[in-house]
Amino acid sequence: MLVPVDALKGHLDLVLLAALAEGPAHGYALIDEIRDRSDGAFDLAEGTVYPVLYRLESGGLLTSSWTVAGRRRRRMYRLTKRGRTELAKERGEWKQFSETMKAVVA
Amino acid sequence: MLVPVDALKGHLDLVLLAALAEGPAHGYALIDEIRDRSDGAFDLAEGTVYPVLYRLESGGLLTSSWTVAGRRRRRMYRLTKRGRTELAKERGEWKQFSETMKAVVA
DNA sequence: CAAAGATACCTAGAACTTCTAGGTATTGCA
DNA sequence: TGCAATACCTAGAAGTTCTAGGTATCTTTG
Repeated sequence: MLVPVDALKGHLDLVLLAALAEGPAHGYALIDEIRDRSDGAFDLAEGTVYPVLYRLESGGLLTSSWTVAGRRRRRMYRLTKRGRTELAKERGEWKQFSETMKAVVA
Repeated sequence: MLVPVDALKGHLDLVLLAALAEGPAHGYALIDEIRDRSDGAFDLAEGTVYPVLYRLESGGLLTSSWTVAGRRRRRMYRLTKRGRTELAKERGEWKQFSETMKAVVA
């Protein structure tokens, strides 16, 4: 939220898919999860995350459903089979990409 | 040219600065250099590279001058002092970023 | 108990980068 | 001679992320 993460451009899908790999979660919790995993470095704005989740869902990589706790509504997202496949693919691509960057930039 | 490199989004400046680190070069040669260093993976379109070079120059990170070989004109780019500083900074940021990605995505 | 802050969702439009798809001109090679 | 490679350039499209708002509920604190 406070610190935008421009470097993530193009890799945000991967980050969100990875954050969902261990089980369903709702948007706000994903932001926390990613902030924790990155030790505070990836501090995503809600306005960044929600549209990406919709895009991933409309692409068939996620499904969502509303859950209610008291009067509090949450939209839970979970990976589809295709989403899991895509995650594996993007992890591989990231690995490739970061190794290439090392070679190019070093 | 043939294979766009979307993953580079946000890191192209670094790649170009790094390609210029070992000495001046012109745009077309930079594209070759980057393709070689990346073993063919980063195959940039000219229409991608030239505007970035202008942006870097207008930001004071590069200077350029025309050279002529026969009737062939080439615009040679070289890093400025500020460009070199920026390169060091961006290399550090990349390292940080890629380590964070490893933690988040793994 | 009132106010503030955290939780949780959402959206429209701006900003920015990169890509697409052209264009020109010179040089070398078949 | 014609084609590919070299070498530059540009306008506009496309796409992602950010900014800057908005609503509502729940919890903590003064």
